[in-house]
Amino acid sequence: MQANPQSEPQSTEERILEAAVQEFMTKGYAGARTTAMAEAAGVTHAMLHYYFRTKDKLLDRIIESKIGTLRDIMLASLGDPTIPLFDKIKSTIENHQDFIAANPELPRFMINEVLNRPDRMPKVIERLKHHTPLVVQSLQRQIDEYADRGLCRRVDAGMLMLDIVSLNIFPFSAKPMVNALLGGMMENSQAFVEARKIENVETIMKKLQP
Amino acid sequence: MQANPQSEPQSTEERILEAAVQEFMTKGYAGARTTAMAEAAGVTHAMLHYYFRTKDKLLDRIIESKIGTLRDIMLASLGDPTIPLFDKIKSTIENHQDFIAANPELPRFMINEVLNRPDRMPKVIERLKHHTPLVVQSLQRQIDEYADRGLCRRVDAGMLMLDIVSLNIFPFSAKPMVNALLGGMMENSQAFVEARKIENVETIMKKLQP
DNA sequence: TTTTGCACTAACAATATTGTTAGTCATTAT
DNA sequence: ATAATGACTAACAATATTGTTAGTGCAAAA
Repeated sequence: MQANPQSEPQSTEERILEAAVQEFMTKGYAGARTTAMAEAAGVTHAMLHYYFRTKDKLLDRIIESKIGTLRDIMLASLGDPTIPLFDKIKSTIENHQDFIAANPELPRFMINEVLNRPDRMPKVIERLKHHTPLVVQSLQRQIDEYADRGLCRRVDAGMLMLDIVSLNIFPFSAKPMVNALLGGMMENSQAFVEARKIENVETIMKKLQP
Repeated sequence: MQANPQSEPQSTEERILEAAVQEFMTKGYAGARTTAMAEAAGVTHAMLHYYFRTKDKLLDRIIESKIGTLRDIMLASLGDPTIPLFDKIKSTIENHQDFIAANPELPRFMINEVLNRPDRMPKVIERLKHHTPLVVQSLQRQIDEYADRGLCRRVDAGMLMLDIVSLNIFPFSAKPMVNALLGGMMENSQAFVEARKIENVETIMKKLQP
């Protein structure tokens, strides 16, 4: 959808990969079927094993390709103390929201996998695990500075980050349910994303108001 | 954990049910193994089929038993226009948070199942689907009244509900990940729940401030 | 021309998983 | 005492699912 806008002529490997992303993200690891991936890609399921050896390694490849972007977008600017606090928060929310709208199933998938297969995720999580505390500390220092000058409330940086990701991620992770309950609120994806950006920025800014 | 605080002597059926809840909630439907349930309950897996016939019917039983509580706590007071707005929101957040802390895996499980097996969920969702719009409408009227009197901002009731459930549910659904990233923030569950209640009430109240 | 390597297929193997069934055992009703 | 009932077991059946392997065809290198 975002990788190859052209019509058809992808390599077999790419087509399998694309089908696998779809299958893994929507069904979860346990529910995903390698045969279904192969069928969707229009190849025999032996080809999947030929290129990726196992279901596990295939997933590794996919995770590897997604995780870098996620981290960059989540933490990139938040940890930079030279950017003004409010600008930083606003742009982080907006970028994060765009990324999630483009990869709506990724967070839910990751959350499930970390829970269901804690053994295999560490490699991926470890990378985030080291970086995050530094970002939180840096953000906390900046908040405290602003608070000292009476420019914002002295909120907990960890809680603030949790607020941001909760508000951004949940509606997309729970989309089918939210949509069913709130009368097709998310039907128009594009419009919803933009509305949510404004809403969430406002929610967080209000929270920071002294 | 909450059902039978006594030591051991439950019926076989109850032990299977309890093991099944655990297995379904943590692994998801596709990842859940009936043999694992039986083993955890200390019976042969034939017993599971003896009592519940199929994996599907077993899940039906479980969902049925959980869904009522979920709905009550989600919507109970929010739709009642006689309760003052701010009191209502505060108590809804607190009750909701308590329920989620007691059933931390339920929302994630429901969300996944609605996505993965849209065919089987309708019966359950339908019940919520009818009730929710009424609650949202009622809440919106009350917000508008308050706004007319300058007591709060004229926010969208649907968005507000989405904010509340996002802030309440997400941290628990993503617990292993959040905990890993935010340095064991959720290690002390009890304390975290209480801290989150305060935090979320404040976030929402600030959002409503004129 | 031969050989080498690569993408690929068809068939099979191994195992996991759900579900069934015939029959055992103990308790209770007749 | 006997029959009937319900909980239960062991073994099996059916199928789904992942993974393997031997071999085919083709294109490029030697």
